[in-house]
Amino acid sequence: MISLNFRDSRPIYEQLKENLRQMILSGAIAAEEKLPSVRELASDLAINPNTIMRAYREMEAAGFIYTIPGKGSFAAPLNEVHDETRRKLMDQFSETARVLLQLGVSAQLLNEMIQKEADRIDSSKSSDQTV
Amino acid sequence: MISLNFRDSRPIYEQLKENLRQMILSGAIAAEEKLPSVRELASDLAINPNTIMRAYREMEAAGFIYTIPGKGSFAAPLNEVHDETRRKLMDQFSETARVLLQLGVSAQLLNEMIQKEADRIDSSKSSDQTV
Amino acid sequence: MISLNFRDSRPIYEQLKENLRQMILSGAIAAEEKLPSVRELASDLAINPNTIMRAYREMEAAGFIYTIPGKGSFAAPLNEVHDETRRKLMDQFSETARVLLQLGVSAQLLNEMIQKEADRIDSSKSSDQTV
Amino acid sequence: MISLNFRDSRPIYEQLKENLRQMILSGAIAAEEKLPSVRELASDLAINPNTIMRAYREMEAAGFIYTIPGKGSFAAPLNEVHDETRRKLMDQFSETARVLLQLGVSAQLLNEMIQKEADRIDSSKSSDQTV
DNA sequence: GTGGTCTAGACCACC
DNA sequence: GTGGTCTAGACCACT
Repeated sequence: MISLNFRDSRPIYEQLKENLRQMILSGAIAAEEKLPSVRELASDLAINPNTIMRAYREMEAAGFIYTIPGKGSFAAPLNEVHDETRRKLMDQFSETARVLLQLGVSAQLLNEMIQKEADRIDSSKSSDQTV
Repeated sequence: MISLNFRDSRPIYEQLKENLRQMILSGAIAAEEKLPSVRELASDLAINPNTIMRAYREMEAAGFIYTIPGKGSFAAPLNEVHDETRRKLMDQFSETARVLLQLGVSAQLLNEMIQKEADRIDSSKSSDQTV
Repeated sequence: MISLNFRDSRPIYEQLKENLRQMILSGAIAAEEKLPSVRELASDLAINPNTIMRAYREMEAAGFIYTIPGKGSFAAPLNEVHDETRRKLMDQFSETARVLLQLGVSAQLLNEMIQKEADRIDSSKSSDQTV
Repeated sequence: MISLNFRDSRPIYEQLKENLRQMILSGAIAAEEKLPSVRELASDLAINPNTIMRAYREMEAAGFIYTIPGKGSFAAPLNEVHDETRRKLMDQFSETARVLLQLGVSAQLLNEMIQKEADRIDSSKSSDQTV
């Protein structure tokens, strides 16, 4: 499920963080569920364990996962994601919205895009419940 | 009008791009208006001309400015900003919105943030017209 | 009364030590009172007896408890807590206070925080007496 | 000026952080002053550059220093130290104070210790000014 | 010359 | 078996 692009300019540990973050946010990895061990993931992705460790450590600093030495790393409940992480995302959202508005994109279109994303999330959640 | 933070971790050319982009988007630099020459700006900001060159080159690639050899660089009309630039911004907007929604932020709050940004832009434009 | 957080990054034996230490300091376990046996506690908390043993051993080294082979472990009177334990706490207190002062926190605020803690202890003790 | 104890159980990068933090807080490294480069310090202390990098990166996350790629790392003004860093120190202060009070140390003695630290800081500052 | 990233591989603490 | 730390050494981006 994890896709890395070695030709991407972004560091591997950043790509890895984004992959894991999305899996946790979407519910692909449930709260309290164990993530692959550092060694296991390093072996699967053919990547150095140190790179995995760095991704995990920074995910933990952001509040997305928690790590118990000797046991493994686990997905944190979404309400435990740190406030600073939220604040950064809000700032980025405002900034991007402002630029798009200045480029002539209507506020209405942006609202519709948000609604579209909200609907996608709802439908994926309800399908999860059905299962 | 250009503010660079030499203590910022972001490269100077990135900060320069953001400054120029914002000046063009806000109308501080009007469409078709000539930008400072590379040498001039390098002298004003006490920066290596190579750094200015790189910023201008990437701004041109994004469609924010166009360069006429021997005459200088000029701000492009906003409707000429490349579709790829727009697409990237839209993608980033959707992505950030989705993550915030997944974190439990309401679509309504996001809409309000957009409206707030739209109002700020309107008020700054009307004050520009007064001038 | 003992609360362990298996999601905490701190080792279980450290959490156990803090629980016991706090119970002794607060009077929840009176001086000379017998602590649960290693086996008993291991069974109650569903934890490896080795983990309990380590916590007890380190608590004894600090002077918070004493162990009589064949009879069990007992809470030591607070005045028998080892001087080295006290010294370490005092050093840590001074160190933290100094850093906060250097960061601009006023000595007055620190004094108020101490008074607040002292009040909390007094009130909990008087409620204990009522019982 | 930096003292590391390789026999200490604490990781080298933690000891290094404490050393640097104290040097910045005490003014031994002034605000905006450049810290030794990663390679330079690694060579001086006979330590792997990665270990230095980790200490620097975490110091930056706490707000004590800022790093400009290609230029070096610099001490941040004390008022830019992150609020979370401050909050953690306050929590640790309260916790330590509470335990000492429970051990029978008087609030008055703790206040005197704080005053003593405050005086030491004042005197070192005024001696700096004299110089 | 600076920091940033990544690899390969070692040893330790904890469970 | 797990994460945590550290070393040695390479290559890259930026100034």
